[in-house]
Amino acid sequence: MIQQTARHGRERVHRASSDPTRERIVAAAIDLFSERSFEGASTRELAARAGVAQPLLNYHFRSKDDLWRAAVDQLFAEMTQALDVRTAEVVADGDVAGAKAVIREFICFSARRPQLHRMITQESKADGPRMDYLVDRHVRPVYERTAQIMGTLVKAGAVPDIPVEHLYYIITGAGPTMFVHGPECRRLTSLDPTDDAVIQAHADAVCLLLFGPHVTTTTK
Amino acid sequence: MIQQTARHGRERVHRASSDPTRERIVAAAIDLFSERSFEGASTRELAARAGVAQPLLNYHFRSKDDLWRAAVDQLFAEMTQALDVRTAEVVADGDVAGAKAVIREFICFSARRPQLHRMITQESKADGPRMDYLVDRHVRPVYERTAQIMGTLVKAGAVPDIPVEHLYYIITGAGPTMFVHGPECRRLTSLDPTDDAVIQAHADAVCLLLFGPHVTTTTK
DNA sequence: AGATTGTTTTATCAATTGATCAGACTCTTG
DNA sequence: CAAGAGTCTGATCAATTGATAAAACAATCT
Repeated sequence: MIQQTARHGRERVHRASSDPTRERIVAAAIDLFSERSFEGASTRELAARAGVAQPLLNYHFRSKDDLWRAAVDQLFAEMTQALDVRTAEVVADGDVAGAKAVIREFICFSARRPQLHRMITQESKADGPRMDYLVDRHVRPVYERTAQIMGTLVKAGAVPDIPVEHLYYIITGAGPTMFVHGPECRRLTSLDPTDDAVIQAHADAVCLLLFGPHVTTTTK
Repeated sequence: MIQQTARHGRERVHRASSDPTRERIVAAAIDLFSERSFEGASTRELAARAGVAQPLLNYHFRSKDDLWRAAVDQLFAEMTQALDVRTAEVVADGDVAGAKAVIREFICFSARRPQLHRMITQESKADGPRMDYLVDRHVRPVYERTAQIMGTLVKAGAVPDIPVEHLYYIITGAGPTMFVHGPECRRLTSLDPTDDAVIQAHADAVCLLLFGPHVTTTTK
């Protein structure tokens, strides 16, 4: 029984990751999985959006689930990359200004890539194998680092005294929702959630609520 | 050609709405549609959860879409009923305390019925016939009333000066997200998002951020 | 050139999907 | 009791689903 030459899991880690076709498929998966759900995105539509034939997905990925995981991995890699630079400075603790910057960066990232929060929201509503993967592999580390940052801010008095668990869901809710609901927002309001001015205004608004008016040189 | 006796749209508005079977189907639809997506919930699983045979869904509802709309209608009816009592007093405007109470009630409702926000989030991510129905029929009126209340609060100085569009997405994000992500929250934290103490604590937290520390008898 | 390995497509699979139809089961009403 | 309208179920439909098989295409090396 001759095994077909399907590499399926990147057996050959060539050099770095640069397979343009595979990347186009993952990009299409990110878009489709996030706006339809996992079940709502058919492999044929996935392939059509990537501009390839449908069976090619099963050549590059073991299964539809495998492709979904690749999409999630990609999105979290992007977020980690966007935040790690900032968080590195903060981990030590005490750096309130840095912590603020991280939160602001988080909001801006969620505006640029609402797909990540769309996929998280989809799977966080009910237990299942995909939520296992999402939480165990990706969300919990993010939660723990976020909680640590929140603790720093609360301890420093930079933020109202709210348990970090609630702060986590307040920030992950108040920040990305406008962008996750982008198409709805466009219909409901006159704002364009992809407009940078709107994004900045939203970050300002969330930070104003969290940190209060930005008085830099007022002492009592 | 003899038309089958399927009433499909409640031709016979008997007295009030009290069809136990139909209600059980809608209840099952609310749960399944909200935790899986529209495509992710099969009519067979829907029927199984309602304890009926699958073709019965097409007897009581014209189509799967029709059932979905009935589920959405039901959820919005519940929210309207939960909030209307409060909002009635506020509409006049100026009633800041009343407006606060409405927001608090909104958060508590989203904790009791996270299914509503789960279904909204699912359809707000991309245009389509279901988003048309949701926005045109239900969400826009809610948005407009909410924006009005926000305007009241901002004008009264009870809330930081943030454009109402942003306030809307901050509140609809910060309030329900912990409960929409209920199962995830249970894994991530040690909190039970169905526990009333947790719900109250979350409402407290959101209100603290919005309205500041609750000083009832301090005059400058 | 020919051979080999890796990539992509066309054709097809069984399984599941939403929906329909005809018939069985209730009921009430005559 | 018989009639008939209203409710519900089993059998089945065409269409779509994710996945596989086999063959066509492309590229590199000898």
